[in-house]
Amino acid sequence: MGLSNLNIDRFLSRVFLFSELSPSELKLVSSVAHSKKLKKNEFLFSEGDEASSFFIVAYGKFKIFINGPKGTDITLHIHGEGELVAEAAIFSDKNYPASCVALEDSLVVFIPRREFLDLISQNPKLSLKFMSTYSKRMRCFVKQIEELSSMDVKQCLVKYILDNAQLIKGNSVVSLGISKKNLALLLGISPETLSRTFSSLKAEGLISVLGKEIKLKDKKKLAELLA
Amino acid sequence: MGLSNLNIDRFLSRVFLFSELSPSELKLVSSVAHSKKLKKNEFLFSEGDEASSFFIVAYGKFKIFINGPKGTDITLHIHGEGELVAEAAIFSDKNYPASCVALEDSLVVFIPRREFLDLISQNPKLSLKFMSTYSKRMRCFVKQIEELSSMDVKQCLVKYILDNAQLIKGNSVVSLGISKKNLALLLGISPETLSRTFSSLKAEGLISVLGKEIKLKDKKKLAELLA
DNA sequence: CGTTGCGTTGATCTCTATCAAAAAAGGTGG
DNA sequence: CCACCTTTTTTGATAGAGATCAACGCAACG
Repeated sequence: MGLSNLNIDRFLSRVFLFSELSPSELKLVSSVAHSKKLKKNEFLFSEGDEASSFFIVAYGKFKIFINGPKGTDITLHIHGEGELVAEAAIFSDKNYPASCVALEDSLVVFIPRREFLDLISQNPKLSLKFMSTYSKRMRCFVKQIEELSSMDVKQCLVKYILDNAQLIKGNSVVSLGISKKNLALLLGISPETLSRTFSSLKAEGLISVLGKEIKLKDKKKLAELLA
Repeated sequence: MGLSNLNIDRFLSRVFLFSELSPSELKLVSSVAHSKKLKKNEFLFSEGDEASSFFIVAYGKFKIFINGPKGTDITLHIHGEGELVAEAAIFSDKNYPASCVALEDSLVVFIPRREFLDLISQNPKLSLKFMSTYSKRMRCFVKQIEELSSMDVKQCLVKYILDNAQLIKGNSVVSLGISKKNLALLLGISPETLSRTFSSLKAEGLISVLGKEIKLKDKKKLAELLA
């Protein structure tokens, strides 16, 4: 799907959250939804803004982050195509608890809070579906906590490469999808340490690196690092 | 509330999640709920068990933890009275993703999965309420991630003391509520480091320690450590 | 009493952040 | 295509935080 001419109806019908709605219910959603293009580095919302919508990524990438106490940003998540953004804020919060910025030229669909709440309170199936989606997100956070507290940097990186990077050529070349600087932020480490860790994996003959493309030269040993 | 003779109806009506149910709906919940006493160190469930219920703590404390890769436990959360336990597993998971053990003699109320899902799908208000509760939990996790990645040990400890410990005598003596070993696990540090950190705070004249009881000798300076 | 688990203290070591600077990669305008 | 500027990435040296290993005091408890 390109950056231009998005068919909102068709797009929404393919989003898991809405996949069991009837055509008329879907019409209801799409009638209140609208889309917006964002340039790279443009903000979708900032910490403290009134939480009047949540979002679905149609194209591109968005970074969710908070401003740590010492001025340092902490990246909580990076959302790609098809993912929900800020859906949690809809329920308990008046304001977005984090900021969100486009990492590349992107397109999102806005779902307004009020209309969605109305819809969900009349549609139990939607609410179950929503909670299922939501609890997966929660699980993801728990995993992140687990990783932060128990894995060292090398393990974090290998895990990211094996789980999150997208295959591009053959079955052993992946793309990081994001810049190394942003990857460092996401993993909660410094760019220098990330670079060194790549070097160390290269030295061990497990991978080779070419910009954002990583060639997995020994998947078996890589997987063993996580054990 | 003591360990004996729990009135489930009355207890449930005071739980936030159920606070807007009609008396008849409440009856529905309480008719499928039952309570159970657990001795200290008894397991409520283990990682991988079938997730057939979630729980509400009536009395006592429960630790949620996972077995990290290297046999080391990671404490995700410690639940006290009135809190929901494992409510997330109900929606997306077949099995509990973590283990849960009583830290003291405790009492919990079981809410069976199937019946609760039926109830929620007939009662949209309940589902909104549930999601609100749930997104608060999420927020709590986000806070935990923020703390893990931006605070040092001393700050984590002071934060725990100021936020989570219960006042017992006057307004400047608090109880940790849990053993120092468990506190170390919860904060994700080694018991030795925890001990050293207490010593350091003592040396600075900010607190004094007597077993699980901490006397706050300089609240102002303690609070400043978090800034 | 021994025993068992918890808490404290000391010495050492590993990992990662940080500072500094060079090298590489992208853009931009000519 | 090239010179120039900005941003990203890499490499080196150093310092600090916390983990780990080991030993010891101390309380609860049979």
